[in-house]
Amino acid sequence: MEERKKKILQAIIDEYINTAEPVSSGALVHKYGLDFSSATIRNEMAELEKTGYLDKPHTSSGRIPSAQGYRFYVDELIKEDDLSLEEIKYIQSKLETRVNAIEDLTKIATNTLSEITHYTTVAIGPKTGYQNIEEVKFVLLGTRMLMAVILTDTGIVKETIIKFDDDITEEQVNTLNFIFSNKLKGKPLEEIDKPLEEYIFSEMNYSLSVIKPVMEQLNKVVNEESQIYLEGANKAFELPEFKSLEVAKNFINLLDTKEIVLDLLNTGFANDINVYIGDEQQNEQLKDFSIITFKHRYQDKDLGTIGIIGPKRMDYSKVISVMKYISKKLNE
Amino acid sequence: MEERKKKILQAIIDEYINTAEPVSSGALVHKYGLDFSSATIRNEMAELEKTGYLDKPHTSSGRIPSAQGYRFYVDELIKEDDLSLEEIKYIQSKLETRVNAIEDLTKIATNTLSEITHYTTVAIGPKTGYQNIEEVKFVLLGTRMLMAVILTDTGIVKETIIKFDDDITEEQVNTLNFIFSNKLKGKPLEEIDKPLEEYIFSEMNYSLSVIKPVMEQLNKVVNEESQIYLEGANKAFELPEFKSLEVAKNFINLLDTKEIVLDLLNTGFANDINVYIGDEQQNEQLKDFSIITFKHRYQDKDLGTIGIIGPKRMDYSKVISVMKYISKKLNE
DNA sequence: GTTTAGCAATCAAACTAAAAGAGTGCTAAA
DNA sequence: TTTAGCACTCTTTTAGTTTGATTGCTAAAC
Repeated sequence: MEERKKKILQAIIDEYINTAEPVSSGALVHKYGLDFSSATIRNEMAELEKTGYLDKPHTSSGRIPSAQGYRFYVDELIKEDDLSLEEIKYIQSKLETRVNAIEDLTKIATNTLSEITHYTTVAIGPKTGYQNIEEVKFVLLGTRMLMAVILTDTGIVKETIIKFDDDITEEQVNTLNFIFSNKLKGKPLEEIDKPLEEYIFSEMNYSLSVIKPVMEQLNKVVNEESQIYLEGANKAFELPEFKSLEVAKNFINLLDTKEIVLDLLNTGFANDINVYIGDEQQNEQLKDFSIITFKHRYQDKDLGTIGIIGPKRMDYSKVISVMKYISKKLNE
Repeated sequence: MEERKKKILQAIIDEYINTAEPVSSGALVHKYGLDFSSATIRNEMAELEKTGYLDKPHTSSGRIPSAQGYRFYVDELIKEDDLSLEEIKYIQSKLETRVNAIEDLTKIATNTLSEITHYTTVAIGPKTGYQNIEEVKFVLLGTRMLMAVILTDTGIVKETIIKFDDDITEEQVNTLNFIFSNKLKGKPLEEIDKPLEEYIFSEMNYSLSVIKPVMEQLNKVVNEESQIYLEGANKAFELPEFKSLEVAKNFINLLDTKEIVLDLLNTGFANDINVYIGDEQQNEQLKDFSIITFKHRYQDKDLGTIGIIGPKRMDYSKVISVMKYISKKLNE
């Protein structure tokens, strides 16, 4: 694309992100000091529309970016936004909070991101199955209840309660601790499965009435979908696009249908910031929204994904800058 | 109030709950087979308005119930709604799911209530501090991390992670288990406080560098606000009152501002179903909504509160009937 | 004394028409 | 290749009208 077209496209998208109104050729001349007449810009705009980067709500209106336009903008035109001193200070103070559980850090990061960007933020923890087991412990609670505690190499602690029909002895708890420690230390969580159950039963010759409920419950933990953190759902309602009842409804439905959100957060590559633009997605429910996600990592270990959901007319450069900064800080 | 006025008031509220449209004198004659002319009903309506039970959006429109009208309806006029066989079967099948943790049951009940009534449902667990401690156990995870597990008499398990700057020995863990078991078994959780810390330190002469982080973390658990369960936020958007952007925004804000919801769920008497009608509440944010709550109990022990948030024009009799049924089933 | 038929008055909602205004596309000149 | 100029398009705004539902009141009927 010629330099001039790029300039015009960028100006249009910047302006549209700011005002939420279709952008006219005249406005570009006034506000962006482009050194061509509005007629020239009009010609370029017509071409940008023909090649798919712009749309027109109706014949005699200004232009708005198409999904393809946003994509080009995000991939090629965007310039980093410098965070203000206040923003940096705010983020630092929030992230410095001492936490004992990783999950609390995710929560804080999610909240901070929402506060700074004024968009709705969602997050999930790391995939359970891929984490490695550092330690497994069984604790007797009362006489017929066992708590299993699993510590993973990412520092996440999973626990679950197991109930039995008969009393459990200290003896049995010790055996369980012994078996599982030996068998599982260092292995990924997903290895807690059927074969393991059979192995334990055949090799160890250990009572099925004890091992069965244990395996059942542990399996549940391994396969359970991660908790979703949601922050600032109300923030979206300040945006002009949410004046449309249709859009507002779709948004709430989206947040309520956890599968879609989960799916999106689970996609995406490791270290990068991923931008999903509405119509690009196959999913009809996403067509009005854009989603930007990043993986929250520490020492190369996946600690979950944090994302922002907003209108396609999102302040991409601001959001991406803030995400980069938070991501960097989290890694430290 | 005279019998005839009651009949008319009830018919108006029933009709308004059904249609969401102001109710005219004529409609009452047609649909409710009242044996008076529309003129007579008009006279009665005028009086009901003067005494505060009805409102009029504008001079030449039909009537809508006022908060006072709804209150009278709920307290005096409402008739129980029989659940359909399908509904009963659905509720039973949902509540029969085997769960290991009480929290899961609350979750299921919340979901069921929302599915059956088509309203948005919220719930919280029981107040932590009032529960009695049945058992406290400390488990060593790695070398500098301890997990504290507290089992309460309501069957709820609280756990927290405690990190230390130095290594912890098995020896120390045993001492902790001994001290806390002896000191706390049978006591309410809120007794984990400053005096206890001092007692342990002075009497037991136990290292402060160990006891301090433990107490700090346990304290956090005792005082942490209960998790909020939310189901069917999107359901509200199907209702005609949510055509108004203002109302929709207030609703989302309400759900996002957890304090208000928490406050409401925490009020209310033990065994009963509590109905809060919009304007009756001091809180400006609640003026468009009604909230119906009940305490979820098992063998006289408080297991949390479940509530429904919807428009003032809620199907009170349906909601109350379903709640009564679910409440009864939960208690079993 | 209570009820009701009848009717003028009220007001939102729907419809119509006209005008204003913003912006484009195209043509022809620079 | 750029741009001034202008006709054309289409939304938005405004005003005015009509329609229709519903009430409140009066006076007659029960």
